Amino acid sequence: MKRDSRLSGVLHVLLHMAQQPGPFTSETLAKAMDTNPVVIRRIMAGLREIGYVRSEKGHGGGWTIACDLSKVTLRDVYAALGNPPLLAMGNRTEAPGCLVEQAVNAALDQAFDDAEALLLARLGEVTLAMLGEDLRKRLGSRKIHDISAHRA
Amino acid sequence: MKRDSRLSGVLHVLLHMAQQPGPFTSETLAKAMDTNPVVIRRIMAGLREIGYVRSEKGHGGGWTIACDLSKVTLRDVYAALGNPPLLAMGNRTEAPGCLVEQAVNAALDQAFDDAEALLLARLGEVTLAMLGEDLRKRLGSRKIHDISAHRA
DNA sequence: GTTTCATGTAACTTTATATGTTACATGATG
DNA sequence: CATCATGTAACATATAAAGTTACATGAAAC
Repeated sequence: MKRDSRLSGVLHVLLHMAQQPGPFTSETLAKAMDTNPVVIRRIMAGLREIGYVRSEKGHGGGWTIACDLSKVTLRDVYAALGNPPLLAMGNRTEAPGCLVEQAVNAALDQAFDDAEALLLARLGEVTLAMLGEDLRKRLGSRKIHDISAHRA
Repeated sequence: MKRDSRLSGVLHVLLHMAQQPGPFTSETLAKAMDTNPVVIRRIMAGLREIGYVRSEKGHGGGWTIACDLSKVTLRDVYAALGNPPLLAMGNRTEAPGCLVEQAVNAALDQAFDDAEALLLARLGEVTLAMLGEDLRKRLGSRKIHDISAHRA
């Protein structure tokens, strides 16, 4: 399976947007992310439906943040993406008749469920505002990061 | 990404083998797992290299368990598979020049690393012998499970 | 009102990876 | 030496993310 980087991608976009006033076109964001505008629209669609961002057509259109960054956690963003699978591993058969496989599944599920729960909990502890704060520290004395000066 | 079920599969095989004296041919095991003999050989190769199982060619050949089941954990088995990726999600870019992406990676990595560590720890707590014990409970009064009577 | 800009979305291609299959070489047993 | 079983390469299939193309829809500028 290819590694899913949509959460990473959409957070990157949001954090960029939070650094300067919008709106931002998909094309601008795509260039900053070194990808395609359609990919941007795709990963942003879920966030728009929930109302974390807004999109406008036509001249002066583009994407705008429409939520309180201190209230939205990484877990919320993950949920907006449609809760894609977290683990790369799973059981061969989900409801096996074989008792041997049931025993294996039981052991693995316990470990898998624990890990998933911890991951979601950790994501739930971090808000977008906290990400922004961390970014500001990294920027240090530098000027506000201009999206047009982006280097991957 | 397709979900990786090799750990699940190889544990199923090992637990079956632990129920009756061997050796077992790849074909027998493949039938029990409803898959192909080559797949069995593939997932067993790593275990053979570490010495958890042995394989013999020719008449009367096949696979045999060659380790102390109470000493080998699920984590050991996982390692024998070559430590395949545990998480289905990852960072877009691993060493980005963009500070925004660095901030995102830092936050995600913390969550990802914690979850991976917990998963590995949990797998490390369970030995193959413990799996066998759990299976015995599930079998209850029933006779020893005969691999030839296997149903997926 | 027509041109331009920007999103929305379907359809297709590409890429990565697990899994399934075929074919054949290697080596052990009877 | 015929048969059985593993070892492995090569190829095929399945699934899902990511990238791309094409075009419809709607808003703003002129």
